[in-house]
Amino acid sequence: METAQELDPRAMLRGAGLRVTEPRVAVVTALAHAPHSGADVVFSSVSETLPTTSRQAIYNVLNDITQAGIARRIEPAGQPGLYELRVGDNHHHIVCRHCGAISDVDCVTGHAPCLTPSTTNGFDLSEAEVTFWGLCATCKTATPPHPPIVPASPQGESRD
Amino acid sequence: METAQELDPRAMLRGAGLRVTEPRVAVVTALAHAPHSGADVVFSSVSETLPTTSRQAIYNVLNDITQAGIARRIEPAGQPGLYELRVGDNHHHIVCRHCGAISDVDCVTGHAPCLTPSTTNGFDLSEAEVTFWGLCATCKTATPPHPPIVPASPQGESRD
DNA sequence: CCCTTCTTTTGACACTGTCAAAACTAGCGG
DNA sequence: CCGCTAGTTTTGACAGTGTCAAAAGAAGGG
Repeated sequence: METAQELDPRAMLRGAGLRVTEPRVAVVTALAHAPHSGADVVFSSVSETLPTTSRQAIYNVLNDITQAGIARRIEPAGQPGLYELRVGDNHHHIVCRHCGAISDVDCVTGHAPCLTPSTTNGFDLSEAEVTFWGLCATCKTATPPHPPIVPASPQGESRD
Repeated sequence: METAQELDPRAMLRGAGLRVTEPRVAVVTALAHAPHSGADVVFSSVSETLPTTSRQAIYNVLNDITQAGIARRIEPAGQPGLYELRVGDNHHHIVCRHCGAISDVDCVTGHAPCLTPSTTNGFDLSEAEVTFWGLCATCKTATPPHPPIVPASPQGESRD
């Protein structure tokens, strides 16, 4: 579900106090069409309509819109930083160990932090980030020959 | 709590079917003394006792012992891969947004996956990885001038 | 329309990690 | 105890992701 603001990249940028430039509009549009994209994918996508856009500009824009709250950056282990426009709602991600596909998952609690650790060790807790790992529908049926994109499980394969 | 096996790097390596070499013993020892260390920190530590050890050897050994189940690799957003010897138990991590300090947190459920998403979108779920974000005791009181190591929150600052 | 400020371009560079081939060695068998 | 063989380490090059800095260019207010 998208609000009217989210449908118009120009309004999103202006509303966040960012100048409206072609590269920024193109990046936001690219993310709207392909969520969970990395800088390289966004660069390729933007290059189709704005061939002169530099790679550095993509990094600048992605950082800017992330700071401005228009985009969110996620960074699953073994993958570069990925961006999505779904911000302000409360969701986590499922990542496929074989192909890297990412799917959004709504959080059942709905507020931060959605979890509370048993001990905080003196930390001032502000947030819990949850990443689910598994196999996507395609890889599950295909039993692909490719090695997993995350060779070593960050949490162990069967003990978490 | 450590078992007798975990106290002896040589026994750990041999028990995992790995050859016992000086670089490997040094890496395991380094991780025992400084958990959540990255390849560069381990390299520096090992270099003190084995100055001829190459950087590549550190990567090899870290990958080997991770594959063998002696170490676990974690990769908080904005940081390089970090390693710890605590495997086989069930724990997550709290990461300080300012200084990057990492603390272990036991999981309350104790088995994998410790969480179940509301929808799996066709994924075959195997595991849930939880990363808590906040401020460590030192940074909390110091209100440090340094910018946070993770400029953009992967989950939003207050909406998760 | 101009000016100021912000944005983009350009090019270099740092960090993390991988690949490949030659030199070396742990550990087994004799 | 010695030598062999498979597994390790060294060496050097290289790839991907991302940052830094300065000059050129564009957005938007007056």
